[in-house]
Amino acid sequence: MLSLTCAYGIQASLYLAREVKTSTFVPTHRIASELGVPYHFLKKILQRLSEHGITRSVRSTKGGITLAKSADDISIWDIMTALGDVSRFETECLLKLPECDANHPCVMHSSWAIQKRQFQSMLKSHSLNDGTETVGNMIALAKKHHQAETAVS
Amino acid sequence: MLSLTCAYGIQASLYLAREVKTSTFVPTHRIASELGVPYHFLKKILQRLSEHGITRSVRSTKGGITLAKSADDISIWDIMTALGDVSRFETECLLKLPECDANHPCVMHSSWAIQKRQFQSMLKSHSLNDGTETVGNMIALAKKHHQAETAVS
DNA sequence: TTGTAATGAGATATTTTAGTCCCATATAAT
DNA sequence: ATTATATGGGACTAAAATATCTCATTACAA
Repeated sequence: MLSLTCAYGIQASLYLAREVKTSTFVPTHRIASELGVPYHFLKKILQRLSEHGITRSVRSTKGGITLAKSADDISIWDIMTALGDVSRFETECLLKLPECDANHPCVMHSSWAIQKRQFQSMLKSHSLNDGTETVGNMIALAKKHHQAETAVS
Repeated sequence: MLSLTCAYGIQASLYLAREVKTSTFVPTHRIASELGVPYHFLKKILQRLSEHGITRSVRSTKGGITLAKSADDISIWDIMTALGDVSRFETECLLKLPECDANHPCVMHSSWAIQKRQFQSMLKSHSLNDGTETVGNMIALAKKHHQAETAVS
């Protein structure tokens, strides 16, 4: 549904939303290990989020990354947009027909248009401050999961 | 949203639904050229659909492929299932958290659960016989599009 | 000022998905 | 029988997404 890149970006942003109060910089390696996400990969993703004004970073001994604005002002959709993962939910035809539009609709066009609208508004309505109580959940389960994985290998 | 494989599979099935009345076999190369879809790739996809009882094929001079049952009895969802492209709309967590479920929900869990249900029922409710009038649209536009493309190259 | 721990950035590797090629096999027509 | 035209299926290639590696740069701290 979402690219892994995008899913990781959202996970990390939610982590930050809970962790940083005001301008507390969290090092990426900590986020990566807490969430069980590949460090180098996450670093690039957060870099892109910084370029788009979602996060802000400083490089130093006590450096790291933080949210560039209030968690209330960042939606899931914003992050997807920053990571270029939204055209699927805007313009794109479900059947990938290149010239499908309202004037020349494919079989699925109108149903799909409705679904896209709903999905979009759902993603726009969730800010990084929503359900912060479940973020603990996320971290705990992620940790548990990749501990189980590393135990196997 | 859907894999290309799946989108091609649905396109071809819709084409068949319009083309075959009863046991008329259509050669794959015709479907491919009408829809502007890579022939060899489509052949494999239709092969998989035949294995899953969606289509039926015969190899001969006048051979080709046809629907294995009435177009009314084949839904978009059926094709997605045959091509293994449904887990996204069933179990999978939007944020790709491996252990997310109703008991340990992530931030998006409940909203996403609702969306998934709606997606599913939408996809299940469309049979290959729906909106056959738009299938002509699809073919005309596909043709127009890949003619434009080949003109460029 | 020197060392350390972080990000920035570009190159490279791996995996998955998409797309192609080749040859065997089946069936209808001549 | 032989030929023509289709699918079946395995091997191969290409492109995109995912993941890793290396080194430079920044800023704090001893």
